[in-house]
Amino acid sequence: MTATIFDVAKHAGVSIGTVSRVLNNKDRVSPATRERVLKAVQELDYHANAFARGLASQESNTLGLVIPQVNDPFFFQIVRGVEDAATDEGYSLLIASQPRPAHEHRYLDLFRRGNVDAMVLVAIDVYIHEIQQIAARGVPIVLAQQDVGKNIPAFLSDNYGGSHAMTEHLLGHGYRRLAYIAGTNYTPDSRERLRAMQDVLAEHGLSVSPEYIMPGDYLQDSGYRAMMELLQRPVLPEAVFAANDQMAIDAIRAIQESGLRVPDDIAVVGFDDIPMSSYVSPALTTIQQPVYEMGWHAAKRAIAMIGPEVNVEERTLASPRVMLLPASLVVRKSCGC
Amino acid sequence: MTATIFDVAKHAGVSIGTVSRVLNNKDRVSPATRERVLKAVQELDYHANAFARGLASQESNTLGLVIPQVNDPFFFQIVRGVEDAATDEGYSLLIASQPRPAHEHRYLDLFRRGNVDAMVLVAIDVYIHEIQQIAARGVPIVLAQQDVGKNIPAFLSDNYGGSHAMTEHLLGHGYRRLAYIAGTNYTPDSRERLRAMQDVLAEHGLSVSPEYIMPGDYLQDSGYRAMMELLQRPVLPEAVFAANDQMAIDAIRAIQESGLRVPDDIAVVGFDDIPMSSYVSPALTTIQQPVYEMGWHAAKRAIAMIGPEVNVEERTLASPRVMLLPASLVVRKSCGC
DNA sequence: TGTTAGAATAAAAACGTTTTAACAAAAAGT
DNA sequence: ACTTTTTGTTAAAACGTTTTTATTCTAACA
Repeated sequence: MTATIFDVAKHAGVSIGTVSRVLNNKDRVSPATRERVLKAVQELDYHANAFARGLASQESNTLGLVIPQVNDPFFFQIVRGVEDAATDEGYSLLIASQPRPAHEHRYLDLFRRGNVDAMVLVAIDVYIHEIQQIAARGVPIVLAQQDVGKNIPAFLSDNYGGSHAMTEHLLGHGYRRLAYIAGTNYTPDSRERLRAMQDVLAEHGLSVSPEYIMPGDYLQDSGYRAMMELLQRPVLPEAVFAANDQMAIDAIRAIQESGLRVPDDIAVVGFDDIPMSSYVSPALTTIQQPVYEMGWHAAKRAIAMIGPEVNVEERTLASPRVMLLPASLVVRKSCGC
Repeated sequence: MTATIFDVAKHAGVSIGTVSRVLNNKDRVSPATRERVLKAVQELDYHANAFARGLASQESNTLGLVIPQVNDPFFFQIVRGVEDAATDEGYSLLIASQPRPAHEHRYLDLFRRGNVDAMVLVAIDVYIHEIQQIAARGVPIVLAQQDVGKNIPAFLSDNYGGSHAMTEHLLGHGYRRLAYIAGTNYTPDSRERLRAMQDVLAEHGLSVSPEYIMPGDYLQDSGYRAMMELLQRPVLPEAVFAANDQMAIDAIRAIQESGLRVPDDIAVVGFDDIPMSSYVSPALTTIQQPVYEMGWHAAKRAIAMIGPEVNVEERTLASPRVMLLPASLVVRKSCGC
């Protein structure tokens, strides 16, 4: 079978402890033996068993990642960021998707078994209690795209700031009657975006009419439906701000099917900057979120938290608990520019 | 610290062997003791340590996945398929991205350490030798979107069949002068697609003119450049078949910028059916590949191969080594329909 | 020359499971 | 009543590392 550390030891005429020390260059070893061991390792094509190592050293060099089980390129970008950061730090990545019925969070067991040194949870709405329970086991946890407070670090994109910039931009175009198509159940993200919009309008002595605030669910169809309803209003809005690009793109379709033009008759803007947004016609003005960076930073932070048992308070004193990553305005055609 | 099996045993007044047997319901245990053990497990919130278990049982219940380090929604779909299948079988997923300089395949070490029971390699062009070496260690390997022969199962999409159908469709429109924009270095995928195209034409007593076969690299820009060059030809092609959608979409842009119309002047079709394809104008006629399914099947197959040491020949007798998943024609507007 | 300090290595003790072999008690067969 | 089987359980042996403690050997010191 596969060569073990014993085989290497015998082959090199040395004890297993020495082999281990050579491989982890932990302690002093004479150049001569080091070379003998290394040669044996090579000859036997030895690779230390991950389980034995994990068991003995109490560390896995593995980062756990939980992402929602949805088909969204958005999350793929986060995964890439996390993956790159993990690789960069010499960590492997163990992935679990949060199953659809979020209540059944048995999947967290995977991480309770101590086979990850830290974990990153993306947009997770599992009971806070469970998360804390795991954190209490000494497994550092970092959240991305979600914040549950309780001393757990969170990386978020600056929804408020992004929406603020976008609203300013729309006002700059001279639009005054702004409409908003919201995301699922007014999620925190969607709510923040709306709040910023309202704040900016208020700063200018304006406000968004309640009948211009439409419910949506982030999915294709809801943008279309919401827009169609908006088109029934006695006075049409001058610009529509959708909580994400998918809905914005569908809103454009609705407007165009109704014989109106974007942005000439109604301007439309979105949020997320998905790849498609630069291809639709007119190209969509939107907000780019630092998705990849979010994954990267979250992973780096999680890994940084591994190590000497520090109590939670001390930990969070070192660096801010919540990090808002800048969301930037991407100006294209659909806003009237 | 965290409760161990010893704590549970003591708490339930029983030996650790019994606890283990209860938890894995491996052997007969009296209902009374079973209940006592289960109660203790619950009270101590015990979760068996993954490393100890892995070390003792010699199995990880983990599936390894290697994907190219490229930013392609295409691969995300495969990951999802693999993930779902793994979860379905009670397996975890350990992911590694193949680093950009493919030659540096140190990342495979991860899997040499015996911490995965099987692995799925997606579109991997690492030396066959390395792969086989791992396979020889008894770790089942399945390839997706790539085939290296050598008794290693491979799941591919039916490039030939898809391209065949597409070419037939184009001929059905009455087009006779067909052009082809190839993928990177004429990859097997791209080559198969071209081969099918040529075969179909041959069946009809036609052929594709060499000056209509353009090099490309699957990326945005190359579609544009290739098309621009095609537009220089003394006689323009009637239809252009691009090896993927990204290039097709860019080819359309090139044509439109040159003042010609798609499909009226030149028809354009692609391959892959990326989300964007239904949104461009005109909507792109293309071939849909069963990407998710490929991941799913590859993972299922890999997991099925785990277990009693069977020699490779026997294994492959059971089911075909190469599986071509059907690629289907998605008819939209850009072909002239 | 004997003692001591330091370096290099070996031996042994974890790490927390699963699994195997051994054993006792109860049930069944003769 | 005495073996044989079945059932439930325990004790102990892996599993393959890392890490701690001991031990040997050299070199330096008094």
